[in-house]
Amino acid sequence: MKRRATVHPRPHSPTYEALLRAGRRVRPLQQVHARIVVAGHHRTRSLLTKLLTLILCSSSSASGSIAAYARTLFLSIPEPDTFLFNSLITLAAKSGRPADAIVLYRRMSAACLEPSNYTFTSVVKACADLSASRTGRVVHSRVISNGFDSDVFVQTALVVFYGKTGDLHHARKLFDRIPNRTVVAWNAMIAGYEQNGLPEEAVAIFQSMQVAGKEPDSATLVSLLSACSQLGALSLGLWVNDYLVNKGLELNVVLGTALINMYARCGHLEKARKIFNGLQERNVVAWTAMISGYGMHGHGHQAIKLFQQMKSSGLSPNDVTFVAVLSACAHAGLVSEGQEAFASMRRDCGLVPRVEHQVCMVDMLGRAGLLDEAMLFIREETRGLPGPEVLTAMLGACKMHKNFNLGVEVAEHLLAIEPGNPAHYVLLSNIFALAGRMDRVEKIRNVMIHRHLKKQIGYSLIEIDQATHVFRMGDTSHRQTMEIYKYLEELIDKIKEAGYVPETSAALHELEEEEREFALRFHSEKLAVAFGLMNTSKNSFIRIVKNLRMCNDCHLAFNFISLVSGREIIVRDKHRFHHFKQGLCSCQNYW
DNA sequence: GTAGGGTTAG
Repeated sequence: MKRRATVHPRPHSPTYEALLRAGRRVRPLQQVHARIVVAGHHRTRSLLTKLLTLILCSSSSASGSIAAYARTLFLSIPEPDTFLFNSLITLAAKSGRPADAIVLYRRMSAACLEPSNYTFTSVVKACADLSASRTGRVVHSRVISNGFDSDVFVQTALVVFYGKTGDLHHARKLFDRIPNRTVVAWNAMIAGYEQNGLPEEAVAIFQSMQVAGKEPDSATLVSLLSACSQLGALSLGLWVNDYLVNKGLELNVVLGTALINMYARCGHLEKARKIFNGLQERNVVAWTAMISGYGMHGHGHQAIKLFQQMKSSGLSPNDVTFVAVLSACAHAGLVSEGQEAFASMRRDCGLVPRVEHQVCMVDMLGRAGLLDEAMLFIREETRGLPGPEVLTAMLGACKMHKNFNLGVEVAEHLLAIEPGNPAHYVLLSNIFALAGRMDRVEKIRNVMIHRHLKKQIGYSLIEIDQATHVFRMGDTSHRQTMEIYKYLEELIDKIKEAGYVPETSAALHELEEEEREFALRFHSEKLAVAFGLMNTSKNSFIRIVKNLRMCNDCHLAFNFISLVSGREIIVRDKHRFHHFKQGLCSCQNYW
């Protein structure tokens, strides 16, 4: 057998070995420190550097006396060099103290020490973690001027940085210039897109990665699964699941959670639960993902049951867990359960409710028709200064319960805070349309045109035989267009016979007069369901993903469609799932 | 001593 000389380049000195043996335990480290001093090595930089980093990542590094000791030690090191600073910066960046990393970097520059590629990777990571875009860009220019912009580690760190700060344009530009991309570089780009709500781009990069012949690892798959979750792309998600099984990748808690989330968001709640049950280790994030899954499918009681089980298992819920629980209560109409959970946040877990929790509470009270209670909650919890998110939830409740006066009051408040958000105008005009105030609907539309505010365009996706078909309202681009429209016309006649009466008010605010009838009949989800019914077998589910909320009319129509076709239809809209079966929806018209 | 991953309301 060949000797592998590179493994042991040079034997360490006995004192260095002693340091390594002491590991991260403070007392033994301090004993070695004494040895260092006694042996006259108290000015040997390399030993002191190693000692300092070990002290800093020791289990008691949080204690004040240890911090003071570390500070004295640092000051005792003669003529700090780049290596010392790199060690400290890397340690700070890795152990959740990014601000310290930047301070050290500045001190290093002030001491006229030349930063290296190691310095830059860590400082850039720190900037990414802090979303410090200005500082990061300054560091980037220094990367270039110091000639480290062709180092793949630095490049990857920069891709991460631009991704984290939402500057995908620069992230991509840098990524494209990396000549020999490592898996980590690919992963950084995929994660950048996925975390910024651009799942299609994430999938596209993954496909280029496949073409380039780079083998994905578990981090790649985690980001890819998250992209699938956002898209509702079940077939790709299933492919990822098969892939990791075939590769024999260990199903760790992170990968498992990504799978749970993917299955839940793609409509396969039972499969999500199976993955959850099979996990070796379950942390708060995994439990939260499963609770959230039940919540968005309308299974409030299951969500609460799981929440209780999680607490019994000894884990403390975090604020995200509470968002999931409160949202689950809101979607299932479990008001008292939700109020109890909200109260326990502070009382039992010492968590301060944030805007997200307030939104859930307002949504929960509002949906349940408790509009006065919701207003009272807003007044008390936000001290009269509700954020736009909270008011949006309130406005939604006003629309749901057709409370015209309160709706106008809330909307005026909301538009004063966020005059540039088209969604608010759409919601308000919806309320006016419901109240039959077409003059006001008209006025709002004019304001929107005047301010160049465009409402989001709705679309629906349906996957058939692993191909994704996209439909937009009044879409005529599909090759089966004629058949789809003909089928849909007949379907609507059929459900009318069964008792369906179109609810026109929802469409009024969105469109020009002459488009109305056309639009109502041909909302994107109706086109998608017609296409699905035409092209799938009688005993299979129909799964549709919509980017906006379903309108009342489509919701009503889908109830009837499930009845007359005898098919189960699962729709994921912007906020939750609807399972239509035999004329009823799982949300019990409560969404 | 160097880069990347999962859960969050409306």
